[in-house]
Amino acid sequence: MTVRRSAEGRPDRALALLWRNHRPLAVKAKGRRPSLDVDEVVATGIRLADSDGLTAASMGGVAKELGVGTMTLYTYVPSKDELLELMVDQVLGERELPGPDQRPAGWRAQVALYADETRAMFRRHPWLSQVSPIRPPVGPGMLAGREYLLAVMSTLALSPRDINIAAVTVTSYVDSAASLAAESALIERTTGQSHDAWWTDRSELWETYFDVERHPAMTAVWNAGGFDAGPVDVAAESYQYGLERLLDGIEAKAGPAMT
Amino acid sequence: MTVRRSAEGRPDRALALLWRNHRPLAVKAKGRRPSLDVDEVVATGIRLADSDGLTAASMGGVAKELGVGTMTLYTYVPSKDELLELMVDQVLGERELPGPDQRPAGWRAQVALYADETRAMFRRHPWLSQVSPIRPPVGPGMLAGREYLLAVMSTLALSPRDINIAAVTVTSYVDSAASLAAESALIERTTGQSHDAWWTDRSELWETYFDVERHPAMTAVWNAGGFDAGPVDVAAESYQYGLERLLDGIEAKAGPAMT
DNA sequence: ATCAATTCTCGTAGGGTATACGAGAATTGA
DNA sequence: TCAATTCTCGTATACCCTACGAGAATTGAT
Repeated sequence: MTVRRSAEGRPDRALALLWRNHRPLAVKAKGRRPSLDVDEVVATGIRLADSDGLTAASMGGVAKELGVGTMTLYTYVPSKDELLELMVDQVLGERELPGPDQRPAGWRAQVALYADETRAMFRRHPWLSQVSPIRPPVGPGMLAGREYLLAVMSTLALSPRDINIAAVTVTSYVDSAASLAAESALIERTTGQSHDAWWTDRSELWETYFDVERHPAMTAVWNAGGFDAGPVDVAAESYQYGLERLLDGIEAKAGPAMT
Repeated sequence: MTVRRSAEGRPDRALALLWRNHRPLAVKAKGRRPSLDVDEVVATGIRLADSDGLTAASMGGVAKELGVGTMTLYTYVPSKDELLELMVDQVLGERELPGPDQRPAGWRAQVALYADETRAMFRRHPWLSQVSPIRPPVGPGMLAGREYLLAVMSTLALSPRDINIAAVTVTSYVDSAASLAAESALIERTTGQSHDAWWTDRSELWETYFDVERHPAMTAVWNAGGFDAGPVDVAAESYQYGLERLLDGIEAKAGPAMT
């Protein structure tokens, strides 16, 4: 399931935090000196979530890790939700998506690069799979991803609106698949149980409950060996297969790339 | 974000609960009479989650609704996680996926039926979008969905393994998209803020932070009207577009349907 | 040197979650 | 009548976020 981020009251404050490195901010001279800064808080949250799961990145957990009182964090971030947004945009920005001059040749290779970077990001930060992708942080990291994919789809012979539609479609597909893969790995890690072991634990299903007559198609595929282990696991193969089919379909509809 | 269901200790007990209506169970005569049954508990959890969100379906919330003490529920379900699994399989089974003799003609129409039923299910039960689809409940509702899609893909000229791969691919695509759409609607409902209003709240992004030079593709699409409101919203259009392209790709690779 | 203004620090308190434990109540068959 | 069985549920523990407000640190002005 996904963590819900509630509506933050002050979008301008949220934007200022997300874009905090955009312009060098004026130095403030008055008052007690801060012992931390926002980057430190965000980095600590990410580190804890990476190693011990999203629940470890609680306000209390981050504060303890930094050696300060819990409430001290509220000087730097307005709320837990906001901290999570900052963590997400930070890791979104870690993807190395090259500018116009350094991209690989061919739009499919460019899509593949986006997919690889995104999947690597989810692998490094599996807790991302527990954060809702709806209303994402509107920060530099998110915008860089959209810029890249819009640029890629712009090389196809599509109308401006269809460029946007295609970009959203590919992003959704890749991000969803990467999220599911990361979540799967995360569950294997936290439960210490592989997917195969999980299924084996449920073998009683077939012996006791499964009704062959109610499930003729499944039975036929089973008898024909369709569920046997393949060279790679089904999820990975399904992801590749689906992405290739999706790009085939887009290309067929659009005509060849322009560059 | 997604709710994590932890590893349940006793898969056999979990299976027995999921398949509780498979065979009429033997009557037990001894001991105090139960005041509830599992179906009542599950139905109450679903009703509360539908109307007040997944957090309302807490053990305390369900117990209060049923007029019993919180701990009484543990007589009927072993844990909160298990209750959630039962709720999920229950609503998965609500989809009306017709048997071999009552299916529409043509595999694409059959896929569309699955997609429509699944989207309607998510619309009725938006909290489903907050439950992880990894390691789903292995119950009658989940199996009925897989049976249906395997039957559909079996009509294409695919190898047994590719039937499975294609079925998994289509399921993942449709379920993910339906989940995102439901989550989006849920957020609009709980925050009372439309997506347009959410973006308007962040218009400062464009005025203050957005750098045209760093985002040439986005700027070009913007100037060409690619982000202007269309007849339907982008998410819905992207979903339809992507599904059609995916089915195009599958069909092109497989050859025509056999029936 | 003093003091007001400003800013950061963080303890306490309150309201939420799941569930282990164990005592007590209800029911049946012997 | 009583032992065995099963259901009921209050209490206690251990987490979570954050509103509030008192106190500490630092600066610039006087």
